[in-house]
Amino acid sequence: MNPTIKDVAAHAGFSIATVSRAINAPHTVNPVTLEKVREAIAALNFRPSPLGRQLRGERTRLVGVVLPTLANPVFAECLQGIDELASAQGYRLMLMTTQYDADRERHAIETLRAQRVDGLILTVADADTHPLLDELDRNGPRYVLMHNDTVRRPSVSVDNRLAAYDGVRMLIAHGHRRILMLAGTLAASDRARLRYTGYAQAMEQAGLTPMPALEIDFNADELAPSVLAHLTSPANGAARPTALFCSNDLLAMVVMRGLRRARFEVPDNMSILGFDGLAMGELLSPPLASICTPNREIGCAAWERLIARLDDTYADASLTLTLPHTLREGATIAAIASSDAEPRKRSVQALP
Amino acid sequence: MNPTIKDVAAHAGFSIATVSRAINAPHTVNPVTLEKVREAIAALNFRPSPLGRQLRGERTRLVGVVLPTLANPVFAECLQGIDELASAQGYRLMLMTTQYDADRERHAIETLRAQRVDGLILTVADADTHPLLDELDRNGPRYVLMHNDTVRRPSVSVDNRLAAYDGVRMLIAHGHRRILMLAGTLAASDRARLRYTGYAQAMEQAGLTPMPALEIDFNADELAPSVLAHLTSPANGAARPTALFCSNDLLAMVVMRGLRRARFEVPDNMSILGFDGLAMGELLSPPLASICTPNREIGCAAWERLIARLDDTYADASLTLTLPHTLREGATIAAIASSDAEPRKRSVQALP
DNA sequence: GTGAAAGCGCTAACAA
DNA sequence: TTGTTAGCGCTTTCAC
Repeated sequence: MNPTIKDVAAHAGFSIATVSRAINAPHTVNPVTLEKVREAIAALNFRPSPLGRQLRGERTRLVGVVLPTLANPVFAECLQGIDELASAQGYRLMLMTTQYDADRERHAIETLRAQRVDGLILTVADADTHPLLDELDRNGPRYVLMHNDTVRRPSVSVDNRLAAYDGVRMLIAHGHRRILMLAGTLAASDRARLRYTGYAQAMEQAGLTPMPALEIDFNADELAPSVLAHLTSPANGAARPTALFCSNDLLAMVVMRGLRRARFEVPDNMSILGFDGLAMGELLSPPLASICTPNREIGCAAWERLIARLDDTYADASLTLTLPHTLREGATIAAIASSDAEPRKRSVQALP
Repeated sequence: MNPTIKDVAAHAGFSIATVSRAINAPHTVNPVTLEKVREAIAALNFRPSPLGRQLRGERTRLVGVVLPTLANPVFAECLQGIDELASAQGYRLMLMTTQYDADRERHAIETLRAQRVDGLILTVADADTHPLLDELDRNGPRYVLMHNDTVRRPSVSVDNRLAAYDGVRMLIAHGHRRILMLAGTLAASDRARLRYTGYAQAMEQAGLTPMPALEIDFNADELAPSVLAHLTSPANGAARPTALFCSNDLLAMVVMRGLRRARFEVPDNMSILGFDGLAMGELLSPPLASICTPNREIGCAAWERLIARLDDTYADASLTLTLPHTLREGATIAAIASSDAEPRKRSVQALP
């Protein structure tokens, strides 16, 4: 087994109290003693067990991170930001994923709370209506939400509504009038709903009629034929959309591939705008236009706010921190004649 | 604070021992008592603190996961596999990343060991020569390596040498003769070195001369101009390569973009083969050819082997589990005339 | 400057 | 069946 403070004490010829002090408050112990203790520690390769400390009721220096999934690099990027600061500051991270499932969210939070984490950083499906968060507000460890865009709770996010609004305005500025929004399951994500609101506002402000969002299972490898048909020639006889606003980049990429397989070229036959600004999107051809969220920074900011809350140095009265989004123009958006005509075709490009 | 077993005992009117038994061995306590205790637990919303249990020296049901980075989806995918099984089996995961840095690897392992994790799942830069792993073999918690392809230690991996060999053979079968391998830092990854070995073997077996691997910083946003120049027209006057074997998909994607920006079309002017089989690669255009590793399965298998080792049901004498790799043909590989001529150009494709 | 001892939440002898 | 108690590794009074 691992050596304990007792072993060190015996080896050094002092009491465990002295060893403890030598570790935690070196200046309160005689330099000679200190040296001996340090030798013993080195000799035994002793590392104090956090368990003992944690049990004593101090900080555990454990932080729980609850994310929907790691399959979406958005969250992996956030986690990178968190991990960077956490490990620099000597905290340990306990990770749980929920797959957007409410039961798993509950389970994760309870498990982490039982483990006596000092704090929690989480992205939940629906922040406003989450009873567990109320519970956390009352008793639980402190927490900061990430990417959940709510004014009711401590959170770090972009302004999803505004970001979507800005993005759709850009599409409109490029001459698009029939713009369709694609989403995963709206019910599963407060963010997606806010993005739809922004979409609708931009449309209305331009005198256009927002269409209902088209929900898509983007975990499927293939785009469903019915969806594809809807995009390329809607059943109701209406003109097909000229641009798609996708509520996330992963979705945009899947749609892009589906369209291309159907020989529907992007952006010549269809413009596409994503959301998230995944680094990967820039590697596509053409590079994906996207509304970029600063994911790593969101992770870092969430960490800093959590620590501030733990230390009660959370002076900032506002619960919510809104980070700026940016538009990445990419090359998946074509300008079309404002007469609402078919998009122009690009000339065939010569090979070098 | 959270309620403790004492609070429950007081509330229920029994001793803490009875409460403990009610939780851990319900059949040993009187049904009536059991019911009362359960009521008390529910009333107080009590959840036993793992800390107490952990300190008692039992299993902590904590498993440490040490990964180079989450920026590469390969590791995020492995982690997904691990997390799935871990949470189903009531384990908690403590995550640390190392950025391929030996010091951080050491630090992560020590931190996790100090936290008294039951076991460790890790991907290190160089498994064979890692002194800390020897130390773990002796005293540490048990561990299983993931993606580290070594016969000397418990590990789950593909056969990196063979996989690279197979991939390069495919390139050769397509008529390529000047095949260059691109890698990150060879020194930082035992996997990359094995892949180079496989590359060299395939080349030699076909009577071709392996070239030295070209090392590239693929964290950079841009391909260095010198690298680009080397790919498109090597300085030494030799003919340029017709195919690139990239030691990972991320690298392949960056190179692909760099080439394209330089108006060097893939696969017409250059064929590309990646390694990892990232799902994302299929969304590229053209879809990236790659040697696919079953990342999620590797994570799951590593988990299962770790648990087997913890339970001492590790009957399988072999340390190493080798999972099969597959070739994904994609569309980034063009056939060229075996006369070693320039790759044929594809005819310009008509738009639909 | 140092040591003895209590106690954090829990489990597992051992007693009753 | 239930209770009492020791002890896991550590920090922290309180004496000396």
